[in-house]
Parts: sequence; structure tokens; C-alpha cells
Amino acid sequence: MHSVPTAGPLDLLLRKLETHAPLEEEDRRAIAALPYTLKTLEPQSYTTREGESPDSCAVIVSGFAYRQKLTGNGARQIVGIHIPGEPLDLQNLYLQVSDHNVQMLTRARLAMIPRAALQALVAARPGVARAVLMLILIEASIFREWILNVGRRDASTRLAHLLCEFAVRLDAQGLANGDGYELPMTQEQLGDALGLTSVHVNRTIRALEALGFVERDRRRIRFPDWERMRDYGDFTQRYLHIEPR
Amino acid sequence: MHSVPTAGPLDLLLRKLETHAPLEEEDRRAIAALPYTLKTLEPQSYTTREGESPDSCAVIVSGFAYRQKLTGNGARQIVGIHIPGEPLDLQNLYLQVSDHNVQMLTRARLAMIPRAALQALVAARPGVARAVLMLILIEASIFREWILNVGRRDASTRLAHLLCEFAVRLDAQGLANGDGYELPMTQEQLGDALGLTSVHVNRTIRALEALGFVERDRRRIRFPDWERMRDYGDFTQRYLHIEPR
DNA sequence: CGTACGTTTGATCTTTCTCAATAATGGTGG
DNA sequence: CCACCATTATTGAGAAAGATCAAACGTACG
Repeated sequence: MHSVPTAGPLDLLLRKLETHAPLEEEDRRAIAALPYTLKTLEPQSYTTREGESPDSCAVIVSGFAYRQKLTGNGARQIVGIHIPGEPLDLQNLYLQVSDHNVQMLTRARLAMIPRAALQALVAARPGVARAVLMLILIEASIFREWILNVGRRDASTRLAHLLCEFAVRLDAQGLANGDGYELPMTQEQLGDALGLTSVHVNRTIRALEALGFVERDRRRIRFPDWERMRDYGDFTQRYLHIEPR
Repeated sequence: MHSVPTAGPLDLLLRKLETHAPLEEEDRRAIAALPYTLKTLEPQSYTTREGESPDSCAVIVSGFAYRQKLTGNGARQIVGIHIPGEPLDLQNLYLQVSDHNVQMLTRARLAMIPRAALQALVAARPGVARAVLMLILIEASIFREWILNVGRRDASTRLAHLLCEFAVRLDAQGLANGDGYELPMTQEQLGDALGLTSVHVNRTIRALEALGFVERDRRRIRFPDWERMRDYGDFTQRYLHIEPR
């Protein structure tokens, strides 16, 4: 009874919200009843641009997205990566003007929830408000870890850490099949996420491979020995605030 | 009538909250009426440690604080700096376990507000809830800019950017007297905030000085030409979400 | 006035970047 | 199914930014 007969586009959002805080049955119903329109976006297309004020909140139904900022001389830094079930515009629920860009990593389906509807739901149901706030706080925690990662870890540890984070987040969302995962990023994009050049990402990932930490097949990543990989990447999942299950 | 006769310890918090969202008179009264105890902490002492769950929310009355994380091999990264009026534990209002450390930069006075009292206020007054949420979202925006800063700007731009951010934030809080400001950080700490070594911070800041971007006297920093400094540091204040006044 | 801490400087070493070329891959139209 | 094109991955050689190590110098403060 805890799963609807047909998987709706907002089911993954529900799963995401429940990862961190329990919801009441009424909360679940209200979320499932949120109005939305579905939209398919191509890789590299934008949902939000710096300076804009979007009037709806996108939730990823399938595919991947990333947050990105540019320096004045055009260097790109990816500041966050999002997987299915994650909302992309919670900032703009309350901040008028976006301070960064959100782009699709892959072709993706988005559920666009009108800003007003989500605001009303958050105002009406404290349980939902709490779950949304926790999502925001956890994203902030991930930002802090990324600052640490980019600021103080060397290239190979840094890359290993990112790969570990991705694995754990996908797994928590039920999107990892236990035998590695598809990493939908070019080495250029990995570099932009890590503050490295694509050339150095290439050398670094091959080194991880040579050392037996990582196996690759196309974009598919596998860790022959998770414990060893986790240790090498200096990865501890506390900052993800995922309930141990 | 919009300032209380005797400046209370929570006045700066009020100012901070109002920087981003207007409050009703009732909201102001409720904030001023929050219970708290004052505490003085020495430099380097902790208010929060990773793994702990603090049961009160500290607000800086005077002095400075920073957020910090460590890598497995002991490298430190400062992930945020806080000035008077800023709350230090909003995360832990809803997340049980802290994912980073909060330490005093200088000797500081903190108003410790019981977690329950603040939670109750947020639950009771939507205006306050909104203001608190905006503070959280803006802090997240600052984290994103820091990722960009550490990931994609070279040492001197990076340092210049940090100095600009500090100037604008102090000014917005009414803590800059127009003629520079006291930067209460050692070069070691600056390095930890920027992902650099203290040696390199030293060389970089002297270079900024030699180029005429910065004047220093002890820890006091002045910019002879703000526009030029701002451009050099690739600094745009959009991400701080400060209402233009 | 001495001690501890912070700053400054020099010399050298490493990591990562840059530039450039080559190889592999995936998708497309025929 | 195959040839072609655009993108991505890989590799090499050399340059540069920043780190490391070590020492000297300042400054504040007990």
C-alpha cells in the first residue's frame, strides 16, 4: 500500500524527501497531488540562468543536471550535480534572482511545479516544509564538502571522492544496481566539477584504473573494492546525512 | 522608533534578518524577546564539532567565527567566515548531527538561543521563517561562490575576491567605517580559506600591495580604489543577495 | 626583555596546466 | 552495413603556479 500502482513522475521526489525525514500520509498525498507539467530537455540546455527568476520549480524525473558558475574570464566551475528525484530550484522559491546556472548533463525529463503551488504546500504542511528545508540544508552540506574537496585534496583523491559521492547518492535514491553506475559526464565536465583540466582528469582516472581502484567501460564505473576506494578517496558519508538503513 | 533605546545583543541578528526580507513589527518583537544566554569564547575555541548535536543556536554578538573541515590527513579547509549578527547553527536546527566544525576566529561574544525556542518562533511566525530560510539559502549561495573561487581562480584573484566579499558583507552589516576594515585572520588562516599555503598567501598579498590594489597596516585592509579592486578580484555581489540600498 | 607566534624571503621541488597531436567513439546519412 | 564527422579520450613535451623546506625577521605581550 506504500507504493502507488503506476509509478508517477513525482514518486522519486517523494522518495527523496522521505530519505531524510518521515512524512505523514497526508503529506504524501499532497505531494502526489502537486500540479506539474512534464518537459524533456536536451543535454546542455538550461533550466535556470544567472539573473533570471524562474516561476516554477523543476524536479528531475529522469536524467541528470548540474549547477554551474563562470568566472569573469570564462572558466567554468560545476558546483553541484543532480540526480533523478532532486528538485533544482528550491533557492528560487524564496530568492528572487538566481545566482548561478542550471544545465542538463544528459537528456532529461523534468516535472515543472508552479512556484506558487509548492510555496502553498510548504506553507500549509509543516512536515513538507521540514523535508524541503532538510534538502536545502543537506545540499549546503554537500557544497561545504566540495569546497574541502577542491581546496585541499590532490587530484586523484579529489576525483575518487567525487566518484564515491556519486555512488552513494545514486544508491540512496535506488538508482544503482549494485554493479557500478553510469557516470554521464565527459572528462571535461569532470574537470569543471573538480577544478582540474580535462587532460589532468584523464591522467588521474587512468592512474586510479592502473592502481585497481576503478574499472571503466565507456562511461560505466565500477569499484572492485568499495572499502579500499572509499578510504583512498577520503570519503565519509556523514555530510550526505543519509539515514543508515 | 525603529531602534530600541539600548542596543541589545540580538539587534544585529535583527538587522541581518531584515537585510534580505522585511519583517513585521510583531516579528521584530518576537525576535527581541527570544531567550538567550551570553557567552564569551576565546580565539580557536569551538562552538560546534563535527559529530555533535548542539541544542542551542549561537548568534555572534561581537567577534568573528569560521566553519572548518579537515581531510583525513589533517589538511584544514575553512568553508565559511561569520561576522557579528550571523547565526552559526541554523543547520542543526533541523539536521541532527553536525557535519563540520565551527570555531572562533577572534575572542567573541555569542548569544546562545535554545534550539527549541528558535524552532518555536520559526513555526509560529511565517515572516521569521522566511527570513531564516533566506539566510540559509544565501549562505548556500556563498558556498557555491567559494567553490568557484577555490576551483577556478588563480591565487591573487582568489585572495582579492575574498577580501572584496568581506568588505561588502561587513559594510552591509554596518560594520565597516568606510576606511577599510580589520581582517582578523592570520595568513595561515587565509590560506586555509583559499586552499593555499600561508607562504603563498604572503607572496600573493604582497603582490596585491605592490600593485596598489591593497594597503595594509597590521591586520587592517584598505582598498585605494574599490572599483579597480573589485574588477581585479572578479567580484560581483549578486551572490550575496544584498538588497541594493 | 624574552618567548611565542606570525610574517617575510630564498631556493628548490611537484603538481597541474598548456599546447599540440593522435586515436577512439558514437551518431548520421547514404 | 559503411564512410564520414564531430566529439571525446589519450598521450607527450615543456611551462608555470603553487608547495615545501628552511631560515631570518617582527611584533605583541607576559
